[in-house]
Amino acid sequence: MTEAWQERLLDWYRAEARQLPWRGLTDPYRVWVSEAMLQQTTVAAVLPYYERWLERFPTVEALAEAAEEDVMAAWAGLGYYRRARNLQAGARHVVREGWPAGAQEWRGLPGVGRYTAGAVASIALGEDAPVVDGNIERVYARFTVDDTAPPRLNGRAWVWAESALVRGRAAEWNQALMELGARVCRPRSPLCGECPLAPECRAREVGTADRLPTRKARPTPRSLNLAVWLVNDQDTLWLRQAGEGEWWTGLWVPPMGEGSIPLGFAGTGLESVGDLKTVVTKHRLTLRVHRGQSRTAPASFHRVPYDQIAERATPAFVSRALKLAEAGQRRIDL
DNA sequence: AATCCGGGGAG
DNA sequence: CTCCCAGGATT
Repeated sequence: MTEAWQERLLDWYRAEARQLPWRGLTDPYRVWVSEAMLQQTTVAAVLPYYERWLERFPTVEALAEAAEEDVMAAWAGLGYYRRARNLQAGARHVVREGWPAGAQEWRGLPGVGRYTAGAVASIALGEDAPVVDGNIERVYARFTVDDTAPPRLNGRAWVWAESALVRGRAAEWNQALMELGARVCRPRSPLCGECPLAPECRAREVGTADRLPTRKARPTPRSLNLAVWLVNDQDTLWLRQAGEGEWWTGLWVPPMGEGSIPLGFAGTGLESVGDLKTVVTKHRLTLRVHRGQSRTAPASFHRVPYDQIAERATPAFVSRALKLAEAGQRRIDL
């Protein structure tokens, strides 16, 4: 049976939910794409990508038949690029075998774990499947004052989500909990005064909401220095596809490394134009950006016209490096 | 349960 | 700088 606080949250969600492009959809493909993009990624970051993706790959068949290069280009800038490859591999699986019938079958697709399977099954299939994401884990920790540290907290949150699930309205319920975590039960400065669950929330009662969930001491990321060379030939830039086991596997990257510029460039004017910082999982990278010209390059490199770089699958740092090089150029011209 | 996966953006 | 994001896979 549905309790009063559950009805209150559902009412709050109906009144306060953000209008997002994937809200209200029941097409499995569209729900799946949204969940894949949203993994470890903020809603704001996904917004510019979601509809563009659906225009380019409107159906699961279109995605299955697309060239991997186009798929990666459409994902470029979102990070965790394995998600895009998994999504296409999953699309090919669906075209071959048909749609998974429920959460359990969804788990069989690459890149689909307990969360994503529950999300797609509840939202697209109407199945009574719970979900736990970072938002719901936080709501749970505060609602029940559970100071268990992650990752154990996650398992306890799943038990709670299963028991709290409003049967028959799982799609709405799951999204309501996530929306509450994102908008009201925020990581910092939770808005307990606006929370529909405040009367029942134990952290609110005790006054420890902003200290939950317990944060786990994070190992300090390892710092690493890399050099990047933006080497052009006329109106083209030398790029290569990063190989297996390298950073940004499969994406187009400029020559880079810890030492000097790779052999094979007959470079001139290789000047430093400044530093960039980026983070790759547990590494903090400082990229020293250089620019120069060369008519030749190792065989793995291709000339990419400047006006086509934006259409290639490149890591986010490439456009930032190009901007830096332009600024450096302007300074030199002075 | 712990660790890695090899990103990125907001504040 | 720190935090953490609608996580998944591997060991």
